[in-house]
Amino acid sequence: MSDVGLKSDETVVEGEASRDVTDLILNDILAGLLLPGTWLKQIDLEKRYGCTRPEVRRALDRLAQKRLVEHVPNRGYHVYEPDGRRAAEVSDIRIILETAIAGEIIANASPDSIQKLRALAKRFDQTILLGTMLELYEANLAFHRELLTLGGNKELVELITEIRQRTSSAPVSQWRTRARIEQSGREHHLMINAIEAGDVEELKRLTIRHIRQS
Amino acid sequence: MSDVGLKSDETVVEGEASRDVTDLILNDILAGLLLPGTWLKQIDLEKRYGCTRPEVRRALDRLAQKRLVEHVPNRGYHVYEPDGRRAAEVSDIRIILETAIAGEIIANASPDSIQKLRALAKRFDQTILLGTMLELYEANLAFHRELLTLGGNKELVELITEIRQRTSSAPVSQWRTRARIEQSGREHHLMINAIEAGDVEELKRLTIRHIRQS
DNA sequence: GTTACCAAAATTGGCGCCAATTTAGGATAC
DNA sequence: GTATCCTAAATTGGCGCCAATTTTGGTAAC
Repeated sequence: MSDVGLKSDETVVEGEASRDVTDLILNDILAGLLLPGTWLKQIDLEKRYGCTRPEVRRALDRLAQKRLVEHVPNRGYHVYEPDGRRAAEVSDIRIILETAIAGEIIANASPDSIQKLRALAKRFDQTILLGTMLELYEANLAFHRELLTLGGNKELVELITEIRQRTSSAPVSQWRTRARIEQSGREHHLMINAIEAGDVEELKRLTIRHIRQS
Repeated sequence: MSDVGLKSDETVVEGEASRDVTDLILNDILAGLLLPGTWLKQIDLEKRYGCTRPEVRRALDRLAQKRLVEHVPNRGYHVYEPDGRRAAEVSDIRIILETAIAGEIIANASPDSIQKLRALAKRFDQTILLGTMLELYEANLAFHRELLTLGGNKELVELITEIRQRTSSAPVSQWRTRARIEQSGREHHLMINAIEAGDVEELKRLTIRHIRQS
């Protein structure tokens, strides 16, 4: 009967009404507001986001396609439980792809783009102090997207952005401690240094360590 | 006014009614029945597949998410035009991933799995003679999925299966001539030989050639 | 006291209708 | 004869209702 973390009489989020409900729910999952396992009752989402039933259902269907929520027919939608094996596999895929384009990244890195990367890395550092978990996640994503874009393969940028989302509860489980978050911030700068120095092998080493977080 | 290749009074496809409409439309796109650029009118799909309006709309929304059809608000859905750059980028991604796991494939290849691969390769060869374009596409996919599965990363298998679909009209544009199809069939056997011989570098070379088709 | 069964409440999901937008065709003015 | 505006047909897309299924709570039988 009782759902976890969702109350029917909760304050309606009246943010930009034009934005799609799918993104709103996605953000709440990524922000850790909707914890893994949470039963996403349609009537509650309807009230929470101030939208209609069909909108909710379309959003849930899309999230199920993206494998962010699990759908059991006639029994509703639940936020996916974190899966250790899947997360590890996604990490392996990221390592393969991101080390493979390390050479292209360095070859295409202009002084202009390096400056852009530094700005994004700094924004990440500042968000550690001032921002929310979701903002941190987005600042991190922005840095990595800019980095991948230098590889010159747009499809690859979108692909990695997509599979990153798939390991839901990412921001929650990814950075356990503040020390680990700050380490991530430092690694961003080290990666930029490697790019500036034109050291492909060093960039690959740093990339592996950054993704594995070990 | 007039849509391309779809007629309202066309015969209703009364295949397994239980299967999802999404797959039916997907198959028709992959089979080349719905050519790139085709305007997918909801009322026509409704009649063609003998289903309701909401079912059609859900299917179109899913295909739009998968980027197989293009959606312009208030102006309907169209089958994506083939994009040379995107297709090339997807090929590059496949090459990176499939060469990266060549070592694991060989390490995990048991006599049993090699036999399975041979059977699938033969099924592809036979489908060249007897089957439709869609069956050929599926036989090819089955072989490559089995190959990738040996890599041990299930997420990677699903990922590649997914991005393969994204370059729509794949079967149509992929194998232009019968000679090229037969060449693909031969390459499958060469790849199995390389696996059996434990020659990682040869498998990588063959993989690149097979994906690039040059 | 425990178990099985039944009824009622709640939730999911399918379906059709109607409004909003776009497109095509025709009439009129220049 | 051509361009522009207006009207009508067609298509998309939003919304609410109702049926089907599941779950819960209570009751009765053992």
